[in-house]
Amino acid sequence: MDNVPSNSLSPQARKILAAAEEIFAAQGFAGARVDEIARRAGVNKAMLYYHVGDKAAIYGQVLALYFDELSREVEEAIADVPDPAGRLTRLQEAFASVATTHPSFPHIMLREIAGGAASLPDAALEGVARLVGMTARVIEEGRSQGAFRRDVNPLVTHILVVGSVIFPANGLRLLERLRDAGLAPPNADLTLNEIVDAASDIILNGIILRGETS
Amino acid sequence: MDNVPSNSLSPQARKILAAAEEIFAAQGFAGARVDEIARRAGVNKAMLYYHVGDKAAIYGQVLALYFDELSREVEEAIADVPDPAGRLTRLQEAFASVATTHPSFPHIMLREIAGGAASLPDAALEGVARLVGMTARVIEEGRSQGAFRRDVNPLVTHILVVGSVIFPANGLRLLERLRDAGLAPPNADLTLNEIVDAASDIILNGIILRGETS
DNA sequence: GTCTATATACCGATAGAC
DNA sequence: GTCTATCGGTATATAGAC
Repeated sequence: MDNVPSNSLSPQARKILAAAEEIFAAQGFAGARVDEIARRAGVNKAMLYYHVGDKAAIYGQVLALYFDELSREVEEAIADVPDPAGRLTRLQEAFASVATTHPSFPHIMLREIAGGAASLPDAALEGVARLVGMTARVIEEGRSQGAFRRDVNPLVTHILVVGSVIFPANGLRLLERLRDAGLAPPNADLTLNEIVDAASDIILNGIILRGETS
Repeated sequence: MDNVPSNSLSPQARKILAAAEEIFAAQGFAGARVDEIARRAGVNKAMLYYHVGDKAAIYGQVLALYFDELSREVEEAIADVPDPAGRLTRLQEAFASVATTHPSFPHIMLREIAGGAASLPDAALEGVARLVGMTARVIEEGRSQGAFRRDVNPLVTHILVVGSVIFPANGLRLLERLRDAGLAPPNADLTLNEIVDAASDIILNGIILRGETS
């Protein structure tokens, strides 16, 4: 369970982890089959064990890679943005960006949350804490500068911000099934970005402090 | 896969489904073990198959029961409430109430969403559509009465409202792990109701139309 | 309706040859 | 480093006695 930065990985390991990512997202940890991961990666099963370890080790490495990238992206995104509302928007955009670049991430993360984070490796737990801390800091600054309502809770805001990316990213396929069955509501042909933007707008509108303009 | 209203169930079946509910919530469909369901229900495994069918059939019945109750509760909750903001609040409260009465529901539902609703039975799909329709109607009324912003999308609102119950309900255990590791943010000792109320407040504040009162 | 015993299949992991 | 063959364990589901 060491830190495994992506640049220290062999091409073999990289291929295996990429395959594993998709299988874990589609089937969950319990539902994933090691044989299927090996087959999709185009490597022999024995070689899979040789290069990246057993099922749990593979899972841990996939998650570690996600959180490495996520922290990096978010930190970059909010640097040099002075006003709190802009920072919060950028933070959510960075999150949405990683979710788009790695479509499996929201699925795996939502399954993990649903499972009570029971199989979340410690390294990933620290990644979560780092992200929560970033949101919390933005909220605190916004409150003390008078940009945000003073009664907004940083953790609640983080949950809303992150949830409004992860939740719709997963719900799109449910929405598609509704559409196929002719059961979708009107105005439901939205892309993920449109949903995230709309949700982001509502949340930001809900926490900013107003008194002068409108 | 018939509709199985709860009052037509034998006591045996009821016990088995109650046990299955907890196991599915904790382990997921793939992770759940039929032996464990039988053991927890206190019945023989052969009897389990005799009374409620195989694993997939049990899962479908559990979900069907949830959506029966959910539709009933929500419909009752929003009846006789005239103003849109009140109706939306009551709708979310009813949802939170069912999530509290049946703690396994948010876990199972979130796993289902994470899995792309692939194994969601058709009956449950109709239940989802009914719920989305209820939220959409409340939003539409609020918009046409001038209570809500005219640019809020009904589906996005539904996702936010439902998500802000299901997501925190699942995230509490992740929060607990953060706390145990000393990684939780300040002011993080919140109950589910407090989180849902705070989130609900932000969302409602984000969609109501203002012009006169501050 | 109830239970024991078991068929059947699958899956994670590795031994051992090359 | 690579692959085949397989072990050992476990899971779903049912047959068949009562």
